[in-house]
Amino acid sequence: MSIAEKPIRSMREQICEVVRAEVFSGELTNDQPVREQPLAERFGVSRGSVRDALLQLSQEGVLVYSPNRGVRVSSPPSDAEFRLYAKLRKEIEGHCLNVCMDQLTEEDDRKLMNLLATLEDSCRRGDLSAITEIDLAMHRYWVNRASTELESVWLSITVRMLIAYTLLEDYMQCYQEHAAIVEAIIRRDLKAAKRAVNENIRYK
Amino acid sequence: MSIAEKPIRSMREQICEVVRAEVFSGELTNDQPVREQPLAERFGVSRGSVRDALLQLSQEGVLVYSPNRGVRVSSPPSDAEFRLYAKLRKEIEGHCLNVCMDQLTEEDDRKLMNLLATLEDSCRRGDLSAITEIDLAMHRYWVNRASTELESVWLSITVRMLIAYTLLEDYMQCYQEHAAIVEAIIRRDLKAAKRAVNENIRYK
DNA sequence: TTTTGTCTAATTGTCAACAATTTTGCCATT
DNA sequence: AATGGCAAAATTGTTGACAATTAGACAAAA
Repeated sequence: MSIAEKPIRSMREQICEVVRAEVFSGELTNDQPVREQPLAERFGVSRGSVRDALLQLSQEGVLVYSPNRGVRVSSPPSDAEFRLYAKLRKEIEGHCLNVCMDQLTEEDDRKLMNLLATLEDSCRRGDLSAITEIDLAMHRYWVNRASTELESVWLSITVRMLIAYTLLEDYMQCYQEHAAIVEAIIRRDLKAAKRAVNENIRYK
Repeated sequence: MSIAEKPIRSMREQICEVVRAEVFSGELTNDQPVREQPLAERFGVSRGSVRDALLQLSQEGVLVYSPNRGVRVSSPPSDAEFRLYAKLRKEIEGHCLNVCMDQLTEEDDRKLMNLLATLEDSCRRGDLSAITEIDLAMHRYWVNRASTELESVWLSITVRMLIAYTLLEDYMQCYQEHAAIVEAIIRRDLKAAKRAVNENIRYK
């Protein structure tokens, strides 16, 4: 509730977040077309704003754009590409931990612990949609802390991996892995944090 | 002039290519704002189309977007980030060579040799803008052949490296390196091709 | 001098209407 | 039944106008 707070997201960003979440949660399935008009009515805005959002999601890799034919939900990557994405993510997140580890504050620790608590709750409830969202937000945290430039590259890689994530065998293991990461970060143990992240970003 | 040919690029794509080239050639310098209205008049289109293009270039990393403040030319990455980008590019292009090497045709060979000839000409003339463009097009060729999904990830990484590319000491060395790559590809020598690519994508 | 407030110009954000393109449904022909 | 062609419907692409926001200049107050 501080005065300086200005977390106002643009219309485009809001639409992006909603559609992105719906793709990850499976409400929008593969190859299904995403029309502009229905979305515009749903959000109470004009098609122009929706177009901007859909174009951005296409660049991110969540949607695929065809000229004069609109956008549809992306197909999951092949196994080989999935493995490549995993390798790239490890490189990026490892670099980001290198960069930001020294400049993290106790405020950051608190926020990460809050995210972890929310993740634990979601895992207990088995809410796959929420789990995916928090998972994304946590990894995004240290990437963003290191570089907002890298963040957009990282996001375009990560969303492509998440499209393949319909199944998740063990919810609590997901929580345990993230707990290990956060614990290492709070100890400012770079090596342990990188190891924990590498274990979490694993192949199919 | 075949019947099936449909290389029509959308308005947005055309604007993107022009602005992207102008950023690489240094006509648009770092942190300089890029306004919508002048571009719209220049291309003889409305601001809407220009907005789409600028948004796409922001996602690519060529421009940086600030809400209600428009876009400006991106700043070059730090040395550490540049090295990371180089590593990621090697991983991606190596993977793409793996995938596409077997399915390349003599038609592909011809096109690559054409690109190489154009590159040699540009290097002799010392036309830095053209060199950058052809360089990008050549690497893009084998990435695109392997996966259009990967292409957009690859592009967002590569443009960030190219923003730092104002200086290039030895033009002919650039040509030699690409000649080595193309020669290895035409021989379908995967190992040699990857080695040549890795040497070309080098650190500062 | 520094800060604050206010006005104006420049710029981006949003909208609704229209143009261009693609898809769909129908019907005749083979 | 299968095919081809046409018109209608649905959808995306583009435009110009208007609203909202920001930046810079300038004056007033501390």
